Amino acid sequence: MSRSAELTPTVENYLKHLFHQQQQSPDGWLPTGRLAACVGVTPGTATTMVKTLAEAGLVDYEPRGGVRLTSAGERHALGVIRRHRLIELFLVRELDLDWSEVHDEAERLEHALSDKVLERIDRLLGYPQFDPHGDPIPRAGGHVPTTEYQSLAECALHRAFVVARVTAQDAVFLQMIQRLHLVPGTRVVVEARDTAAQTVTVRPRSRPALNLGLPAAAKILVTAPG
Amino acid sequence: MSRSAELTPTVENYLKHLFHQQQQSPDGWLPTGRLAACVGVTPGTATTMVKTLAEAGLVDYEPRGGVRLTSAGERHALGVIRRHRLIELFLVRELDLDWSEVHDEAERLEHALSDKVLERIDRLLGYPQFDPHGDPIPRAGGHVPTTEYQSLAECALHRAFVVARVTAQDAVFLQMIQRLHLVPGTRVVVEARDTAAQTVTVRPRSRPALNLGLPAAAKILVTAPG
DNA sequence: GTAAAAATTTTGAGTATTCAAAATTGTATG
DNA sequence: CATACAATTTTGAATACTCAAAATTTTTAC
Ligand SMILES: [Mn+2]
Ligand SMILES: [Mn+2]
Ligand SMILES: [Mn+2]
Ligand SMILES: [Mn+2]
Repeated sequence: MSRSAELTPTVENYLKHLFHQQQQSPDGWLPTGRLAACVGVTPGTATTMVKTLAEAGLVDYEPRGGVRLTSAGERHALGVIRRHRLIELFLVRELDLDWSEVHDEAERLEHALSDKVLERIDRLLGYPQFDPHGDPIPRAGGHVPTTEYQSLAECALHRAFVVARVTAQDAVFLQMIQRLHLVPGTRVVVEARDTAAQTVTVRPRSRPALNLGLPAAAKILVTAPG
Repeated sequence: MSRSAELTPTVENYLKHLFHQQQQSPDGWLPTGRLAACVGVTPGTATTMVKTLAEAGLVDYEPRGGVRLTSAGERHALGVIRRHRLIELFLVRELDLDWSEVHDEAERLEHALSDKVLERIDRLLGYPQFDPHGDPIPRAGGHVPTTEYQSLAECALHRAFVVARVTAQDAVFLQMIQRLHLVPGTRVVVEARDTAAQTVTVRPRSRPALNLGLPAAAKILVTAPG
């Protein structure tokens, strides 16, 4: 996880998005069009960049087939994600920013921190495993702690769970989660699920029950309490 | 000191160097060649950039005459310097980095912090007036606290002073200052000054006297104690 | 007061990144 | 299978930044 190569912020962002998207598609190959969409550039731009990344040995590229991170690319991607998530936690814990607003800050800072500063932040925070959204923080060596989750869209009814992770970065959505008292750490019970109406009725510990749409519920991941 | 305009890091660096250099030359006009030298680009590059800055209303430019910051340019420059110095102090005080190494970190981070994060850091540090090197931190409004200094190259002999500021960013020089116990805050007496040999004999409070060359002594600024 | 030296600007070109629009390829449909 | 459609790639051009080297202007020195 050294930062010897010195990739540009642009390249780091491509790698990071590539990594996140690969987690989805199970064969690992990502169409360039999808990469373009999530990086926010036109398809042609992504194709060009992918060829550059392939030259640098960061991705494998099959024209008209898709892209996939090489192990070098994955290593760099994990480094960026590690910086991003440590920064987010730092901003929330030490500078008292709201968890809904740290993502965009981290998006810029993740390209500007040295390994040394990151190590100090890691130490200051006590070598944390999860960021404010419950996302796992990759270790310096590249290892990512994995946890088994279920989402509120699929977990058992009438059983106690704890919100462990909210897979969203949109500030408005996160603020809603906060308003609804569904932030990570909260104990919840799903009281009902209406597949036809696509709604879930959730009751946060010692709070009135509330209704969520299925897509929103799917973004709230829970684990068994304890 | 809003960051509405969103200047590029490159432009911010030019403005900052311009500001620092202008402090020297009293007429305020800086030759493009000098700007080039301290930004670290070729003369032609500086000329090109200066024309761009002039278009943006950040500098006045007289071909073959020199450059000078406009008030808009100065406002931006002070913003960058403020960020730089607050970051340096933050890195030393909160993350425990050595004062000799924070300059280069700050050089990158100064372009990545939002106003909001900066405000939090400012608050956390208790709205400090000086950075770890004794350099004044411009206020958000643009005001820069000024102090009268003398340097060890010119101050009175056999009189007690306090080191207030070390005008250098070079890590090796700063480490030497530290080894010699001449960091800001130290009480010192100049015991002798030999203009022919260009040396100054300084005695830090309760330490043996030591010899400095005149150029080094000139970088160590002192004030009356109290 | 001209010739050499120094500083500055201009020119031509390269890298990194991007877009719009045209060309290509692969796929699905009838 | 031929055609239509979608995805992808290519092409041509733009912006931001940079350098090397040529051209120009100013300064200095004799
Ligand atoms: Mn994030
Ligand atoms: Mn980013
Ligand atoms: Mn500094
Ligand atoms: Mn800088």
